[in-house]
Amino acid sequence: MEMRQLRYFDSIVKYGTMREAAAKLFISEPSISQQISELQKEIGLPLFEKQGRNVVLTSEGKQLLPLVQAILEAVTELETGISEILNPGSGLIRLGVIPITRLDLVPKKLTEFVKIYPDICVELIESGTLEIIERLLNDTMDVALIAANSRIKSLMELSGIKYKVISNANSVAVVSCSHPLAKYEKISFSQLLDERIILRRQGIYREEIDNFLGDSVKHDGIYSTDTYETSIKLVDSNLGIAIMPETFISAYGLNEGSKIKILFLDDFQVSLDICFIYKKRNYYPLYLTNFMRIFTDTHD
Amino acid sequence: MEMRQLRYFDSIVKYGTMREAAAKLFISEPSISQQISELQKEIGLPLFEKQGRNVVLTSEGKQLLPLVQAILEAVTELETGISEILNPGSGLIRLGVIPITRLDLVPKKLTEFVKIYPDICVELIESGTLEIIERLLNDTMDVALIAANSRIKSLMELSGIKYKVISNANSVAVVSCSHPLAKYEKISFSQLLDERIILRRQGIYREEIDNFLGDSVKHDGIYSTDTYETSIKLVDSNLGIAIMPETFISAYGLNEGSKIKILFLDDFQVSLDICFIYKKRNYYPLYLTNFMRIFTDTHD
DNA sequence: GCTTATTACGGCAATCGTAATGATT
DNA sequence: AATCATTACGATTGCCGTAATAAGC
Repeated sequence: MEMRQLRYFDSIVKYGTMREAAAKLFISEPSISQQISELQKEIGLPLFEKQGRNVVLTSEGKQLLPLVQAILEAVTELETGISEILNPGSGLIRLGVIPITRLDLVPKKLTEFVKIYPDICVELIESGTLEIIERLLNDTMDVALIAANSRIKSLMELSGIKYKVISNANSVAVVSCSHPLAKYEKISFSQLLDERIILRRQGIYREEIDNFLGDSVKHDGIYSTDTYETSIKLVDSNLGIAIMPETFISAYGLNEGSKIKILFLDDFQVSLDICFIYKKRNYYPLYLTNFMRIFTDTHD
Repeated sequence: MEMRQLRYFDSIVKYGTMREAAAKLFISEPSISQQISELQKEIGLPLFEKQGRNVVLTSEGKQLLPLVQAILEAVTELETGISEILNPGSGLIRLGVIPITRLDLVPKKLTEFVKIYPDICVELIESGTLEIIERLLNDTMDVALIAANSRIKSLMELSGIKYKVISNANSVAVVSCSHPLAKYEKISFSQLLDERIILRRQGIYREEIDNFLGDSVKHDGIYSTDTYETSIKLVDSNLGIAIMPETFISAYGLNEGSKIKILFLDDFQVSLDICFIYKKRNYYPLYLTNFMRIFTDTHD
């Protein structure tokens, strides 16, 4: 099975007759005819049948056509990729990230990327989820890492933004070691009800937590902070129990000597996904698709 | 650029050295070397460079490798497709549909499918959205058409069901011609508040409507029916104003002589998508992928 | 000296084109 | 008679393998 044969196959379908296909391909009619016979013999299936003096697709041909076209499209993409390397463009990637969450992933992935593309410039933009989506839409940002709930996912679908989930923003509770709950490894929802809860003031993560807590926790039982760092400082002073993404903790790597304790949540979870997102469009430069590939490759 | 060259390229990367790749491919070392030089000359880029006595990928090679692999994978799929036609399996497609909504689409698409696959049996299963998802998961159903809100979409994402939006379940209001509102072409939300509203009793569509209406319409102002047909009968008797998917109306083709009037909704919409869904898996038979292709092809 | 890649060269297979034949309208 | 596909056949291309050469460890 040769590329040539697939191209001939596709062209015959495209132009209707072997004659015309041959003309468009600048080859003789017997060549195309012979190649198709060859192909049919090799795969053991008829692709065309005679209808009058023309040829038309058989049922088998109809079934296989899209698979052949998929190959030819992949070839076109390779050719595009080659010409991109030969004629390099600006070479700037504007990467949006929400503050902190999973920021630990970025340096690792960027290191990997820079090895292949030492000349591509990556601009890191920290911003809120909605602002990031806005910037993707008006083309002042190329790709981003955000945390998304289902509302954000619907919003993205409606506005033509594609997302790939790369991990979950599981939550943990954080308390001071001198807090009564510090003796546990896990805690359940009911144990939270009488505690003072410390949360980050805004963002999708807070929104989800609020949805979950609902009216069960009275509003004056909540401390709001602007950053997770501040939340941890409050915990350190034993002012309450903080709920935050596990990834924040692992990114900050609280060590053994720390005065705070991490508690896993037994019976509730914030359903937020860490997503790699980008605007849906017809064409992406090769360095961008490879950038995406590296970031959405979660095999490590 | 020949298939052979791409295969050689891929194999060298896979096996590390030209020697081993040549051995695995049952060809001589000079052949593979020559083909790679040929390929590099053609595309004008170095793919490998010497490192000691071995060859390693250049930066360009690293960039292009995934594109080449995409081609080879597409070829594998074609080969799989061919062998499927040669060794046909059971050939049964179990298609789930939710009652009524967009059922008008099914016969049209099935007709198209049967032309290519006269021997494949299609079993139509009418069921509720959640039951359909359940059946997809336990493999008693292959594909389905449902209406999904964002909650259902999240559910599907979590449970490994893929969905493709093929249209929107826009809602319209339906009133008797003798109803006071029948003089309008469009109505707004505020005009609904004092009306008796007729809705289907259950399902995702009802769920969405309930979410939207919230507490603004008092509960005793709602009539529930089991089918949209019944809703229309109630409207016919001027018992209230029904809200239902536009697709139901167009499927049933209410003609000119009808005593009911369709009103478009000016300032609110149910955000439900008609989705073609299937379980994520490694392998789909060719007739199934073509079935999906036909159903998700919205160019008509 | 052993391993790995590249060059040189002859044999063989495969593609292409021209010309002739076949089939349909 | 005109259009479109297929068969026949010779010329050319180009792939492959063996053998020889070059380069690392």
